[in-house]
Amino acid sequence: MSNVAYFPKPHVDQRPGKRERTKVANRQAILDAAREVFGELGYDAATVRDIIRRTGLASGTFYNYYKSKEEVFDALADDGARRFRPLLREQSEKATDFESFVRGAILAYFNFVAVEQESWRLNRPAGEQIPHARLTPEVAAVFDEVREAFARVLEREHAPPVDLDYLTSACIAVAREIGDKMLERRPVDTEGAADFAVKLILGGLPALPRL
Amino acid sequence: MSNVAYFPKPHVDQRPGKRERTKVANRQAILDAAREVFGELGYDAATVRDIIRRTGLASGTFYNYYKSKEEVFDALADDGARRFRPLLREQSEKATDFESFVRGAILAYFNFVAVEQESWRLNRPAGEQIPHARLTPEVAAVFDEVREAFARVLEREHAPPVDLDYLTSACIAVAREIGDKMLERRPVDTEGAADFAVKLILGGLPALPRL
DNA sequence: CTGTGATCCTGACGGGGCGTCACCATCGTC
DNA sequence: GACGATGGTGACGCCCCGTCAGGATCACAG
Repeated sequence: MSNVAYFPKPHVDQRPGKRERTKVANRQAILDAAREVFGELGYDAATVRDIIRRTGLASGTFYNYYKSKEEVFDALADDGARRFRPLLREQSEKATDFESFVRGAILAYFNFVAVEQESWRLNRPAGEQIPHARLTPEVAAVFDEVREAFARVLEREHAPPVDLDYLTSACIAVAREIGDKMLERRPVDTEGAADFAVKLILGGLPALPRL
Repeated sequence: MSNVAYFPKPHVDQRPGKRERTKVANRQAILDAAREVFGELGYDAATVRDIIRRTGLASGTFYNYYKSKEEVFDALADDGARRFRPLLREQSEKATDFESFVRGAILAYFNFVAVEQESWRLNRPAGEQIPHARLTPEVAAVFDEVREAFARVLEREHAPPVDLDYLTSACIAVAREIGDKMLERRPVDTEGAADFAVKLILGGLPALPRL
C-alpha cells in the first residue's frame, strides 16, 4: 500500500491516448454498423447515412474513416480475409500431400463461411444477392497464398507442371460456388460439400494439360 | 403492271404502325447506349442520365422502358443469354457423349465471350470490374439448359448418379472464371482455356461422390 | 380529311443521398 | 493553464433519382 504512495504512478500510460482510442472505436463502430446494415437492407439499398446513423456519429465523421460505401465494404472483406488467412496457413503447414491440403483448406473455408453467415447475414430479404468480395489487398493475399501452397505441394510431389493461374482460379471458383450453394441448403453440410469439391478437383488434376 | 393499278394497295401495311416502330427503336437505342456507357464509364459510375443523354431522348422516357439502371443491365444480360442459347443447344444436340458435349459447350462459350468482349468492352478504364450477370430469366434458362443436358447425357451413358446441382454450379463457375482469366491474356487462346477447363471437369467427374 | 381519344414523349420538380467545409469542442503538450 | 492540433459536427450545395402534368403525335372512325 504505502510503497505505491512513495512511487506515484507516472504518466507513462501504456494505453494509447484517448484520441487514438476513440479513433479505433469509431472505425470499429462504423464497421459493425455496416455489417448490420448490409445484412438488413442488402448492399445496394444501403446508404452511407444508414450506416453512420446507427453509430450515432455525424455524417461527416464517416468520411474521416472511409471514402465511400464501397470502401467500407472492402474493409469488411479485408477483415474476413485477414481472419481466414491463419486458418488457411495452418492447413498448408500440416498438410502431408496435395490431397490433404486441398481437403483441409476447402473444409476450413466452408466452415468459415458457414459461421460467418450465421453471425451476420441473419435476416436477409429474400432474393437479395450479396456482391462477391472484390479483389482487396487481403483477399488477394489469400489467393496468392493458395497459389503458393499449390506450387509448393505440387513441387514436393514432383507433379507435372500445369497452368498454376488457371488451376488456382478454377479451384477458388469451385470453392466459392459450391460454398454458396451449400449455404442455401438445409441443413448446411460442410463435409458433404467439401467432399464434392475436393473430389472434383483431385480427380481433375491428373488429367490437366501439361505445360 | 396494270393489275396493280386495278387493285391499289390498301392500307393493310404489313409493318407495324409508327408508334410500335419508334417503341422498339427507342428500346434498342437505350440498350445500345447503355452498352456504350457501361463500357466507357464502368457500371458503378454510369447513371441513368448518362445513358439517356446519349440517345437524345428525354430523361422521363427512360422510365417508360426500364425501371432502373439495374434493369437495363439485366436486359443486356438477357440479350446475351438469348443469343448464346442456340449455340449451346446446337452443342447439346450434336454431342455424342459427355466429353464432346462439355468440350463443345465450353468452347462455344469461350468463343462467345471473346467476341462479346471485342465488340463492346472496348476501352475499359484499368482495374474496373464489371459485375457478373445476375440471375435474370434468360440467364437462368441457360443454366437450366446446362443442367438438363448434363442429366440427359449422363443418363444415356448410364453414369452413376451424382449431385447434379453441385456439378452444374461447379462447371459453370469453372467456365466463368477460366473464361475471365482467358480474356486477360494476350493473345486470347480459347482452345487452350477450353482444354484446361474440359480436362479438369472430365477428370473430376468419375471421382465424384455418388448419391 | 377531320375530329377524337389513346399513346407516350417531354422536362421541370420535389425528394434525398452525396461529399465538403467552416466551426467548435476536446485532447495533448509545454 | 494556455495554446496549437486533432477530429467530430451538421448545414450546405450539388447532382441524380423517379414522377407527373402538359402537350405533341398517332391510330382510327365517320
